[in-house]
Amino acid sequence: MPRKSTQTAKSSTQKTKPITSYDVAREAGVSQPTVSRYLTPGASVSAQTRAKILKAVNKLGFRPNELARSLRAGRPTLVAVIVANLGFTPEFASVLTRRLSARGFNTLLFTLDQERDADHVVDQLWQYRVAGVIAAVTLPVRHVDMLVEREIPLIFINRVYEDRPVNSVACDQSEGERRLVDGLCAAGHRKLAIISGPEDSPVSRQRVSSAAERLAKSGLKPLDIVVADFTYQGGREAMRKLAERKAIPDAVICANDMQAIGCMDEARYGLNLEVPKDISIVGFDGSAAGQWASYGLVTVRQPTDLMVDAAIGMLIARMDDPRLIIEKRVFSGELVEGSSARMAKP
Amino acid sequence: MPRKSTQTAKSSTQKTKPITSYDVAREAGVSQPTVSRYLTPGASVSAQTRAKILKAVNKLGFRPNELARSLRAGRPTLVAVIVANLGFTPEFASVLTRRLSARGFNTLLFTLDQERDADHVVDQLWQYRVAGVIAAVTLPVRHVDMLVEREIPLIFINRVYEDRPVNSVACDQSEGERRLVDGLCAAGHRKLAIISGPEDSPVSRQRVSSAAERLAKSGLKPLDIVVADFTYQGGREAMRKLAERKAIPDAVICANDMQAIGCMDEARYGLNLEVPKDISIVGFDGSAAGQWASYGLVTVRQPTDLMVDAAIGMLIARMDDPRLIIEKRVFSGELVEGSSARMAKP
DNA sequence: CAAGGTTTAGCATTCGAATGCAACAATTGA
DNA sequence: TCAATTGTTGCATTCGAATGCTAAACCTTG
Repeated sequence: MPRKSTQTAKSSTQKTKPITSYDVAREAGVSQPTVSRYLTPGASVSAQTRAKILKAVNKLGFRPNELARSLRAGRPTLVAVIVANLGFTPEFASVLTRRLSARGFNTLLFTLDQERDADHVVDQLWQYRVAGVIAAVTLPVRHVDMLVEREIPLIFINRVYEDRPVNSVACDQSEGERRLVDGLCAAGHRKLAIISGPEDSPVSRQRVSSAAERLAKSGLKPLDIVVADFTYQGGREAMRKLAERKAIPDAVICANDMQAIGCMDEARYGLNLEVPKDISIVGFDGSAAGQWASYGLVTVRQPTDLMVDAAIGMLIARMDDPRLIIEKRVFSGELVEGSSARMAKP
Repeated sequence: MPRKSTQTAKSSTQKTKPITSYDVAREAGVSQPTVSRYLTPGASVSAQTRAKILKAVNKLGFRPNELARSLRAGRPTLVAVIVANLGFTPEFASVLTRRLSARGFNTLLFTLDQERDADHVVDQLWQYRVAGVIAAVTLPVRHVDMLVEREIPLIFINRVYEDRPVNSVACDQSEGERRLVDGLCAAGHRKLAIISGPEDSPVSRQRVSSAAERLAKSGLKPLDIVVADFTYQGGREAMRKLAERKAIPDAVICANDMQAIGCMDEARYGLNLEVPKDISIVGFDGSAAGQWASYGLVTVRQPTDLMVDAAIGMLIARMDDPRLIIEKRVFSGELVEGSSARMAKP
């Protein structure tokens, strides 16, 4: 139960009104537009006036109202960042925020649980007249089209809309899966199972179908495909289901690292299997936890920093010229070696 | 290396101008203020007019400009959320965002790496005239005072400023440490070491001093105190340092879960110790990873959801009345049992 | 010292929605 | 039927900063 400890605020009777450029102008004995020019880089203000205004600004603690500024200028400084609740996005959000801040933009963060929330989110960011949108989630095409039509720069991370004129940065999922599958097959695995992400996740679909296709190239078919959440618990449950069916696979390809970690724990502590002796497990993403000594996860690391930089670069380029050529950049992931799977060297 | 694939945007020649309430008014054959009233809940607009406007709104795809709205109304709908880069805050941010959104607020996210960035952040949120601030980081008192003076609602999470009139929600650190220490001592541990967080972290200082005090109550002194980052790597390095010095401790109290996880991995895989037979390890936070089967971390779980709800409740109460009584709420953490430490039942 | 050019600062207006006030219409009651 | 009340709507103005235009003040240069 929460305990309380209270104290009264000092009751200041006068209501603190925000300080405006007019207050500064009065204090400095100049006009409001002069204060405005003082704030505008490159505008002509004499050294004397500048000094007077600077003094007034410091005395009153004036900060220009960004709302009024954006309203007038039509060039807002807010960028909407939309992330999904789960997956590897939390770190993405903080990296993005820092990089955006370095470029003079602030982050309006939206978290999307289910796709139906997208309506609300798009509505909101539209109301804020954001300078651009960086989305690490799938948006319904009608919203994508709407944003495109309004010429709001829109960059997707790890979602590619082939038939829509929107930018995207992505990690090459099929190349990554190819390397994983090839490594596993070359090391002698024959009974490979796949743990898929939710069926409505395009990332998952891409990874799973890439893996299955590559298996087919080696004349193999996945022993089993189990659908699970992109979570630790999802991975555990999926592994348990795999064990209940037919033969236990000799390798499991998970749709992301979180699942793979859950999968390993279930294999070890639920099924008493030795990893990688009895079973090999691989993931996808390159999460920090996967590299912990307890897991040593074999996975594909997405070049997060490069991808974020590229996304922000695109965003700014588009803001400068909304009719720029659309670019869909694909980055190669890096195969991370580890102790969670028997892999053949390429 | 990134590969490129490009396509040209369809070059729409007319510049898409944002749709304003004036456009809607013209389309519907009414005046702009009437459109505004249509948007204001409780304002009187006849059914006929309402229908005409609704039609125009849908036809043009009008969304009111939130910037103009906030500017005029003086009641902004943005809430600044400041989180630290590290620690258990990523999930905090997404929980906060979702809850705020449910209450009609949007999140302006700031990530703070070092304390010197605080200047910039406070400057920014002030410029946006945010409705309030929720901070899960320490801010310099001069900034706290400034925000208080401006009557911007300010809620701290896990930072308590005893001598400042600001709200806070926190988990009772000393109670948590007390339980951990008592459990360890009662189970027969005598050589306890502490891994501290960075020295400038108040949370860490509180946890470490609480633990040390409680040890003193049992007539013990910490065998050693090692300073480390709040990270996995920090925990590993700290454990290695502990092993290099004097006797290896029989229990390690870490300043957070992330450290504890690193500490366990180093003990097991670096030092070949068995956990908890050779060494007990406890953390603090209640992170998801700590509960994974590989770790089974004994820790104190902070009631994140309750804390976030309380914070938002306070925020809204303060926005309604900025001179409300200051509340500093303290929540009890829940002792999480596990397999990482030999603990006596309370 | 005058003609011309260049800073510098002020006036008026703009961005888009909300609101006090006043006017008009519709409804009610006497 | 007329006055009083209620319900709608428009007009004018507001929020705070930026900017085109204009008028001074300053500095060149011949």
